[in-house]
Amino acid sequence: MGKVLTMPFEGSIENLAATTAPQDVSLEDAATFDVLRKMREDILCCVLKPDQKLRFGELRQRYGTSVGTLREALSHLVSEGLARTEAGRGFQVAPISLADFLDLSELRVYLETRTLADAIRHGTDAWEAEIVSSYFLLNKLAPPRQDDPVSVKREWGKRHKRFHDSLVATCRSPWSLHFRSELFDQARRYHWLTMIHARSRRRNEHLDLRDAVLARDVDLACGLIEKHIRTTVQQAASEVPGLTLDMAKRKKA
Amino acid sequence: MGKVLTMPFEGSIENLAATTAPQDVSLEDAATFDVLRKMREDILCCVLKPDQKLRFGELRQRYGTSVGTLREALSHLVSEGLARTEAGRGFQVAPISLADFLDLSELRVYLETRTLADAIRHGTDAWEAEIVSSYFLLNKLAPPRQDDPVSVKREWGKRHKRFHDSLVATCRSPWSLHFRSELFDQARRYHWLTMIHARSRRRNEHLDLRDAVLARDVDLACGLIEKHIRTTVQQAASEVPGLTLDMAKRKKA
DNA sequence: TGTAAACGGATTTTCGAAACTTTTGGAAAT
DNA sequence: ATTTCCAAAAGTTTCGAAAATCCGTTTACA
Repeated sequence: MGKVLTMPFEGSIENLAATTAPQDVSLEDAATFDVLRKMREDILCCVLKPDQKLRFGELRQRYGTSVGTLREALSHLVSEGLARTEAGRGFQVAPISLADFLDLSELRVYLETRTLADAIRHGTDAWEAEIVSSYFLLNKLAPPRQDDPVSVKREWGKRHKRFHDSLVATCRSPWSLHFRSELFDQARRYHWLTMIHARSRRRNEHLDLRDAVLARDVDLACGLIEKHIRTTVQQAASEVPGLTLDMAKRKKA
Repeated sequence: MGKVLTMPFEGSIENLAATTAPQDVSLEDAATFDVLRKMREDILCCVLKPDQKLRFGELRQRYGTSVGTLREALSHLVSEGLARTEAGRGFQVAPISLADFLDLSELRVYLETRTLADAIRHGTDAWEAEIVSSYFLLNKLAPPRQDDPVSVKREWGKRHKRFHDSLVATCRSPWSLHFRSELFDQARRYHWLTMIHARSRRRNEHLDLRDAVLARDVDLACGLIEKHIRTTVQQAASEVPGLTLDMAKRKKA
């Protein structure tokens, strides 16, 4: 199979910046997207719990908006995989399961390493600066524990995402970045549960990761992030009570 | 970066069937999804052309539906990457570019081979039967040429997708399948353009693919599909007039 | 002549009421 | 006691009108 496009993105044109891959809707400022963003955050943080029914009446009150706008936002969440719907019987929060977490984590390993490798190869000074800065902000906040207020947890989540985003920011494949981001969000739901139930405490993997990336050590950095992802899955599997049971529950239905 | 991911999904749990990954919205039967399906098809077939402005007035007439419903469908298309929007100034069909096609094709190679390999390893009799059947239907129709009526082109597109879907149907990773499907659709837009302008004619790659898959020859089948994808990109790059120029046009804006 | 403010038509965005569907609960029949 | 049916209630889906916004053009002013 002729090795036409062997190196990832090698055949691509220089300016890949503004291109076709799906829009990151979060950047919009209209009211619809406000609601969407809030709802997404609430699902990710399990304020809206897995399998929970999403009734228009309640949501309308909660987010102070109309049915139409809500519907649009919900529809969006469905295509992101954070909600489900069946015609005629409304929406609910997407379920979680260990099988799902394993599946998405496997893909994540590929996408995170792929994007990270490319980002490191094309990193700029500004990229390095943002990594330093976002790590600093992340490190300033201790990882939240079960009894921390929600606002603290939210803030930590935001900084955590910003740090990981900054690492891959200079990757030149918009599609890889897009899917990476979607899966990263998905993983946040499980990550959240893990933190809440966490018995064991993990050492600061982010620092190692930061240094490997800044040293432009592709292999080391990719290895670290791979381990980072896999460890989280294993921790969740062993420490989150609901996760393994879910499967049995689902079989009955 | 270490070849950790050698056996895909090896860590996963047996029953991955009904799980969490995003819903294939096309299966719904409500009116909203009808519109969505139709619009998606029209974008994929370039009836609605890249960069074209999507005004509510026209669309309402074309699809015979209300503003609200349209909005929901459009919103969906944005998150699939088939349309774009900027708050306050409506929607337009997503642009196309060679860079985008290259990018998405690279990811496709990975996702198609990953899903195909797993599907072959877990293929059943029913899976084989569906492959035989969908290939038969695809083969019955000659690949459309520029002057064929749209309905013929549509039908061929449908059978083409069904064939490729059937190949990977028994893959046990819902997330991989989901992203594969999204990228497959994206590629259809470019594929379409290629067929319209095609000077050269390609031999029947689908037959080889079918036989390799039915023979359960993972390496051969993956090699074939990889070549299938890469060849299409190269053909598009050399034979579709608009594609390379697009970049220049975009730079001015 | 060039720049800025103001206007008007076109378009998008938001909203809640009306139509429709599913679910619930209770009464009648098996 | 269980099933079947019906009607009321709860919830969802669709719609088009009203409000907000944008864009091109004209008008006012330096």
